[in-house]
Amino acid sequence: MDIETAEKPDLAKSKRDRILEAAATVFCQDGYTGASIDAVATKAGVSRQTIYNHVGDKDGLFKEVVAALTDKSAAKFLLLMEEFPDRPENIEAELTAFSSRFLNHLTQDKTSRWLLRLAENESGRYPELFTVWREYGSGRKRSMVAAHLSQLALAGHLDIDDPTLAARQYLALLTAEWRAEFQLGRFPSEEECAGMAERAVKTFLRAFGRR
Amino acid sequence: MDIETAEKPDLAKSKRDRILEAAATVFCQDGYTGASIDAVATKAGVSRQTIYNHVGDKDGLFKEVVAALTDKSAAKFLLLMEEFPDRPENIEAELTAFSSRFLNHLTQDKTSRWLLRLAENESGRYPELFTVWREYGSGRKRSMVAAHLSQLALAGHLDIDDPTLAARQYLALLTAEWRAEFQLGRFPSEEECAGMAERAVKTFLRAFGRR
DNA sequence: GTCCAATTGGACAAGAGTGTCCAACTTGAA
DNA sequence: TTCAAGTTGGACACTCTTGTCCAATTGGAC
Repeated sequence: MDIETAEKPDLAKSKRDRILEAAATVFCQDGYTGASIDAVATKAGVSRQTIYNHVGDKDGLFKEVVAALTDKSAAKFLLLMEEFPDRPENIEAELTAFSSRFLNHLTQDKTSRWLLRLAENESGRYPELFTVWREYGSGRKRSMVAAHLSQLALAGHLDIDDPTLAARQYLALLTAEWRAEFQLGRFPSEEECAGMAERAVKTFLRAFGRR
Repeated sequence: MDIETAEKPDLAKSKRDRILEAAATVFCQDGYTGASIDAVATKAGVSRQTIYNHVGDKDGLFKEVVAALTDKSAAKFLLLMEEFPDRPENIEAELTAFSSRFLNHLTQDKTSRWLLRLAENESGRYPELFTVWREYGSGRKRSMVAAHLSQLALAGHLDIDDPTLAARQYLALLTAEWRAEFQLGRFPSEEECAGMAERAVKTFLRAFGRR
């Protein structure tokens, strides 16, 4: 439809991977309806027929993409979560550092970004797929944060009644500015993420810091 | 494409209004690409040609819809904002009440909901349109909240350094739970909105209430 | 070298959508 | 009544997409 920008068939990977990767890009860029199999095929450097051989269907392609991205994204977040400060000496500094990494990860990890936008745009079409993602991704994140916050509260670092609510509010504060930028198509720099994290944590600790 | 549910040509209104209204529904339901002029026409109870006579183009139709909804939504929010508590006796109670009305409005006003979803899904396609909306809608909201918060701070009800940031965080806290529900396609009841408002305001005041 | 599976590219039918044209029809005002 | 503007519905050309079929080609395993 418009000028092709930088074809990158990436011959190292398997065809299947290339297909799923290209499909992720195209679905996120154009939405489910706007995405065409042809576009995916050329972007993946693969014939259209091959796509049908692998995934059978546009529907199948879409579902496989979401499933693959969900797994990938969840795995990365699991790793990230291990860095949550459990025995902080300076809770503000350490929580800020973690939060900054969190935002940076959100910004830089294509997978997360793609999935986020996909979920925003396409959740109406495949509610099942995205409720799974929500519970498995967003919800899982929240409950992990809640667990860590509980621990901090127990250790006397925080003053929290309802850890799940606190987790939700922590994430809301943290991603408030980020979301606005992201929706405008901008990707905040590392410094900007650090600033957002600092402001969010400051407010969070004013609310939930030890009295 | 599927079964038509409840046709309502609404013969009282002008054709133009009926077209814009139907278009809003269809665009929000199916996205820009998924929406068909035919669907709009039948939903509006109007011939396809009439649509072309009025707005010329699918693009034109879309832009007119967004412009109309933006105006409508902004006007309603202006009214709502006047209810912000400026001389509170019990700040928690009054801010909670306002916040609850805010969420209810978001939930019940079709226009706001449509616009929100439209912006989420279609901002990539027409960045200009939605930056306008963002500055005029979401940004305007934030700056109005910021002004009110400043006033409350000046009067000694709140302890705020950066009113714009506080406004953003207030809105983030307030809409955190609401967004999750909305994205799942659920519309929170009045009681649920009240609960969300209460929890958000409680945290907000823990952070920014008078020390 | 042979075989087999994956892949390719091109052709194809079917469907849906856009935007145009136009002749026929309403409808209100002069 | 007559006129003009708006409206209608149907036909049309055009494009794009999906999904299928198939014959030809490739490339690795044996």
